[in-house]
Amino acid sequence: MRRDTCGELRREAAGRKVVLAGWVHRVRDLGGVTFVDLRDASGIVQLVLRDAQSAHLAREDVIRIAGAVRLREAPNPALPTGEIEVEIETIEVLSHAKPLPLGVAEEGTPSEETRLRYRYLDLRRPRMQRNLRLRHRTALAIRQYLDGEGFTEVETPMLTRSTPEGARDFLVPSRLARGTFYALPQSPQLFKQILVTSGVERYFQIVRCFRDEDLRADRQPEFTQLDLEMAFLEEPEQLFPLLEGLVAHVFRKTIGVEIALPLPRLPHAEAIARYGSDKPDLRFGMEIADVSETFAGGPFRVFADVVAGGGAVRALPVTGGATKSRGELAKLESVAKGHGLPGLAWIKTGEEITSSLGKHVPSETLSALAARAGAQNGDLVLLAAGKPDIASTTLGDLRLRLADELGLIPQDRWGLAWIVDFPLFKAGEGRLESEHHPFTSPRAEDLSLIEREPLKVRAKCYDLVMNGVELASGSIRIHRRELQEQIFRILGIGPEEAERRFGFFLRALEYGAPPHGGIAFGLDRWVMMMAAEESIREVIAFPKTTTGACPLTDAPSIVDDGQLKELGLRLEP
RNA sequence: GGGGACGUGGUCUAGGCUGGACUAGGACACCGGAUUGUCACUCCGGAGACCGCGGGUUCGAAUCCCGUCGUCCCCGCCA
Repeated sequence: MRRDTCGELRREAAGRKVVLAGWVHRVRDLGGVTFVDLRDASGIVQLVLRDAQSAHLAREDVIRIAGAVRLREAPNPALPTGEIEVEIETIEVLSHAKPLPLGVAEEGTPSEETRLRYRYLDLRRPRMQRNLRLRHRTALAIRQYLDGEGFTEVETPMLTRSTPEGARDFLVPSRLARGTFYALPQSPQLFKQILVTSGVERYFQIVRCFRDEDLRADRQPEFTQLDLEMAFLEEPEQLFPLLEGLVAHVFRKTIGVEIALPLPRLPHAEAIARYGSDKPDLRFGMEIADVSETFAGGPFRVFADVVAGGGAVRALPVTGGATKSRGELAKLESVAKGHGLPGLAWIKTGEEITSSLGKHVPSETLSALAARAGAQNGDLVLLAAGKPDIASTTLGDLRLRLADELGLIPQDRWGLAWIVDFPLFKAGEGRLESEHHPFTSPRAEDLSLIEREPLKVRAKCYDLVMNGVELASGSIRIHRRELQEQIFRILGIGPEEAERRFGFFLRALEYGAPPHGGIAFGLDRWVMMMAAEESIREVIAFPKTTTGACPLTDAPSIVDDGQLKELGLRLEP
C-alpha cells in the first residue's frame, strides 16, 4: 500500500484517493463531524471524519487512513495544505498514545529534564524537527562541497591513546590488557596529521569528540567537529579561500544566506585593541580607542601615572549610553573591578558634557576625548586605565554587555572574520603553554625569537569567529621532528616524556611528512546559530544535562560487579 | 571547586517579600456530556497537588531558616 505524505497535498490533488499515516496532532470534535489534524514528517493535513466512523482518537495516536482529497469549504491560509482536506473512508489505529507528559502541539516549553526524559515526544515538535533537518542539511552541504574539492572522509579511532594535554580524558578500561586504558578522543588531531602524512592529501571527517569538563549552554561532553586537514600548505592564506567557499556554500544551501567574500582578516593584537576580545562580535561598532596620549603627563595624575608606568588608557564609546544613571555606572565599575582594574571613569556627552573626571580635566579636553573615541551626542564614553590588555579586555566585556542591554546588536548579520597572528605561547603557571596546541607552526620570520622571547613569537594559526563566537580554529602544523621537539622542550616536555606520549607521532614525521595544516569547526555551534537557538542542546538529538546525565536512559549508571571484575576494577567506597 | 536562579496536579504557572479565610487559584492536557464546518473549535460538568525531599523555627509553614537532591545560567575549567 503506497503511502502519500500529509504536508505536500495541494489543490491539484483534489479528487485523488490517498493513503496517509501519521500522528494525531489535534482533534476537533463538532459532533456530527470531527476534524483531525494529521501530522507526518512532511507536515500537517486536515482529515474529516463523519459521525458514523467516530473512532475515538487521542493526541499522538498513530493512525492510517484511506480517503479522498477534496477542496475545502473554508480554506485555512495558515497551512500549506490549507486549501484541501481528506475525507476519511477507512481508518485504522496503528498505535495508541497515553496522555502526554509534554504537549507536542503546544507552544509552551516544559522543563529541560522533562523534555530530555521524553525526548521522543520533544523531538516530534516542529521546531525540533526543523533543527534536526537543518543539521542534516548542514552535514550534507559540507560533504558535497568538500567532495567536490577532492577531500576524502576518513574515520579515526574512538578508542585511542590518552594524551593528557588540555582537557580531561574520558577513559575506557581495557579487558584484554588489564590495568590499561583507552581514551576517547578530544579531537582527531594527531590522526589527521598522520593521515596527510599517509598520502591522504585532503582529509576531512564529521566526527564526535569527547572532553570531560564542566558543561555550558554551548558545551557538551560529546560534541561534533568538522575536522579537516590538507597537505602542502605552508601559509594560512593558502587555506582560507577554500574554507570561505565552504562557509558560503553551507550558508547558501541550508538557510539561503549569501556571505560576502573574502572574509575580513583581523590580527589578534588588533582584535584585542579594537574590540577587547580575541573573538570579537563584529555585528556592531563601538570600537575601543587608545587615548593614552591625552593623559600622558596630563591633568589627571592617576591616569598619567598609569601611562608613565607602561600602561594604557582606553576608551569605549557606548551608543546612546548618556542616559545611564549613577547606579548603573557603579555597576559597570564593579564589572571593571572584577577584571582587576581599580576603577572606571566616564564621560557623558550631550548639550553639556559631564564626567567623573570633571574636577580634574577641563571640559575641552573631555570633548576632545569623546570625539577621539568616536562618541556622538548622547553617547557615553567609558575610560579604563591599566595594563594595556586588561584595559582592553575589560572594555571588551563591557562593550558586549552594554550593546546587548541597549539592543544594539543586529540579529540579521553574521559578523564573520578570520583572527590571525595569534601568539604561539601564553604564560601559564610558571611555564609556557601553547595558545592553540603544541603542533602549531611558528611563523618563519619569528623563529629567531623562539628561545629568547618566546612570548613574542607569532603562530601560523587562525580562528574563524562569527557573532562573537569561535566557530572554527586551526593552524599550519609543524612537519619536522626537530622543530616539534624544540617546541615540546619549551613547553616543558622533555625528550623522554615526548617519546613516551608522542613517540608514535614524532616517528611519523621522520618518514617524509609534507607541510600541512587544517582546521576544526564546532558543528553544534554552527548549526545552533543558523537555527537561531541559544543552546547546542537544541540541535543535538540526545544531549546531556549540565551534570552530564541523560534523563532518557539514566546514563551514567552503576554496573554489575561482574563487569567490574572482568576489567579488574574495584570501586573505592 | 565557587556563585546565582528555579523546583506547586500530567504540563505551564499564580500565591512566597509581609506565615493565619490557601479548604492551594488559573490555563492547557485528561474524563463525562452537548455540538454538522472547525482549524489553539466552542459550551456545560468532573477528577487530579499531602507545594522536590529531610530537618528546624512557630500556637500555626507552600510561604521563614538549615541541609539535601534535581534542572538551568555564570566563573574556574574546556591544549
